[in-house]
Amino acid sequence: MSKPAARTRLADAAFALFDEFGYEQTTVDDIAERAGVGRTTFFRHYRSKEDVIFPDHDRLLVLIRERLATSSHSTALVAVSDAVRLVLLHYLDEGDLARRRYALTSKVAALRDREIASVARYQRLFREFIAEWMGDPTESASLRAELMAAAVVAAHNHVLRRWLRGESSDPIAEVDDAMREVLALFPASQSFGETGGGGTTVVAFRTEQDLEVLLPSLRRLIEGGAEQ
Amino acid sequence: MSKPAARTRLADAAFALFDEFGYEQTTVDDIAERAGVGRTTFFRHYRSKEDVIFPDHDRLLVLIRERLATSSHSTALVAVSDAVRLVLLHYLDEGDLARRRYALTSKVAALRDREIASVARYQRLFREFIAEWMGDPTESASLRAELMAAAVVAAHNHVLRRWLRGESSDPIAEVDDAMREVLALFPASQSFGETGGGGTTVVAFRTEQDLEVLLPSLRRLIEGGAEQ
DNA sequence: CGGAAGATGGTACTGAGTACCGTCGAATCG
DNA sequence: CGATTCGACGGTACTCAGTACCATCTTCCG
Repeated sequence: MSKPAARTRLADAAFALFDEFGYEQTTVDDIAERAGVGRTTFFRHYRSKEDVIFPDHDRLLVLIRERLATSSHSTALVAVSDAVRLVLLHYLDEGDLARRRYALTSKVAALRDREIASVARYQRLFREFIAEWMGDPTESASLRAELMAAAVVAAHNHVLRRWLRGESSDPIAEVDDAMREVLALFPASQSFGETGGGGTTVVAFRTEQDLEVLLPSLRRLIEGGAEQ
Repeated sequence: MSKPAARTRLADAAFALFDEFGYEQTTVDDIAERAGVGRTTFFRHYRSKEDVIFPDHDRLLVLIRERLATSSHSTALVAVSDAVRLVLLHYLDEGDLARRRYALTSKVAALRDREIASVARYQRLFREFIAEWMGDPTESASLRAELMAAAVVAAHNHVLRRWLRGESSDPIAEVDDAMREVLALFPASQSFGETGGGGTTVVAFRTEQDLEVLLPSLRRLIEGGAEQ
């Protein structure tokens, strides 16, 4: 048991030192020394100093790509909403580790940037998936794909950050709510590659808003339902 | 005229070398040498090698903050949509320089990450502005603020990238369209901090969608208009 | 036993970024 | 006009992340 995988010891040492002295004050040499290995070994296990903290973004990215590839959902947005859950679940699995990472990324700008860059890769994946799924090369469809991907990621981040801050006791339920909210943002027709021959519906409601203000969104709803 | 501001010469030298040899192959020494200054002078003008390429994100951020602070728009979302135009206009002003930067960020992951991190700062600013503007500390309002900020930024990025790729001849018109699209996404009532005592309105329309699919967004509209 | 593969540790190097110091020139003041 | 001061500059030396290379040691298998 003296060698429970050098990789693990390195991660433990890193987090301990980061907590105690801060990220920038800790050198890779320090980490390797505390882990009882050479400096070379550190870089053999982690590509960079930042990598100790974000070890499996790459793996997650692949996981999501597979999930999307094999997904059979009615709309692209639903498929993506489902896939993003993987990310949240991964963080939840990490438990306390994720929170320690959050404490670090909150303090160190370089780490925050790194995290943001990772999330952007998810978002890009989603955008491409949605765009491809819609199979509509028009500029307007491309914009919608971009908006959808951004919304899904934003909703996920919102829930995740709440949980990381200890403000949420049931993040799973919250992410479901949030995803419903996102789904509601985009009239379903926009998520369909082709409109299924659905039944017509008439809806009426009251609002205190001026008609003027509501008009654009209503037009969207109607146009989205009738055409495209 | 031998010294047209060392800063400018450094930027010119940097871009020239990046174009010719690539970003990673070019060292700060190379840049300083071609600019005819010492290495120290480089770091006096630019905090880092990356900074030569992104010189005024900080300035832009301040500009936007001021614009938001003095903005007098009917809704937070409109104010933010307006502010984000500043960013687009800034890029347009840069003209060819912005395109050269885009060519670099497309090739070099580190630069792309840096750009993304900058954009995330805008987004954060927007999110905080919207949240504060709404003055509603509930979780649901916070999520909406997050979604709105993400949508505005996504729309901006979409138009900007199109222009950078030379796919757009009139990015101003496009960004206006895109922002209208974003506005339409969010029922206006959600953008109001308090409901002005407007007149009630009844609206009816037809759609091919199932009632089921539309229900969440309709409920949002109604609840948003009547309460909140 | 012998050899091959893999993990490890050490050394040396490149390059970014920082700290410090001495110098030069221009503006300013007596 | 001369002295001073202030700011920009250049150079040196340092830290540290990341890379390359090599020597060693273990383990496993024939």
